[in-house]
Amino acid sequence: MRSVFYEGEVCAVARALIGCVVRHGGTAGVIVETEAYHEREPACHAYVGRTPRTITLFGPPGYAYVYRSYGVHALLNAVAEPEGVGAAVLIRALEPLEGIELMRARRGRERIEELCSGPGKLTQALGIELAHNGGDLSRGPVTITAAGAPVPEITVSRRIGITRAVELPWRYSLAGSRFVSRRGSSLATAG
DNA sequence: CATGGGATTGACT
DNA sequence: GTCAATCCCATGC
Repeated sequence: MRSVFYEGEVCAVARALIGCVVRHGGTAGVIVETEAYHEREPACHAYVGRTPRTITLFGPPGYAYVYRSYGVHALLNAVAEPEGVGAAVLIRALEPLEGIELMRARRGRERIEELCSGPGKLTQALGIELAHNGGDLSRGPVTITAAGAPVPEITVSRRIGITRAVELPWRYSLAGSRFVSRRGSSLATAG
């Protein structure tokens, strides 16, 4: 995918990523849930400005921002908006597509709905780690490629698990998918 | 250098 | 519904 795709407004990128395919280490899945984060709102790591942690967010779009959450999980984001603007799309859930047995082994779970239905789950299933921070998503090892399917119906809701800017409706999910994470508040259908 | 807080998950009540 | 695990890093002294 050409990085120009990621240069647009981060919410548009978050919406457009639904249906795209994430690949790594013999596994792949279709994105069914994303969230947008932007430097102008306090839930975004880039809100504090450029630090060693956030420098990737201010870099060119189309690169991976991977960080450790709660000391336990690695979370995958796609950097968006032009270089110099801190913004990214959190990849929150996938529908497993390839390498499902490998995902089961990595996750220690059998049910296909439990393999990638959360931001920490999908990185474990795909073997994505902090070392992938800063990687080019068009070249790998972690890649995101465009969807072949028509534009999907998307549900919009508020972001999950944050304590600031909780009112922003910046969470996008594939309508009706059974592979989205289930920890959020009720979904409000839109666009 | 010490401290505090998570863009979560899974086990348990 | 409640809660601990666990570590990176931003902040403050």
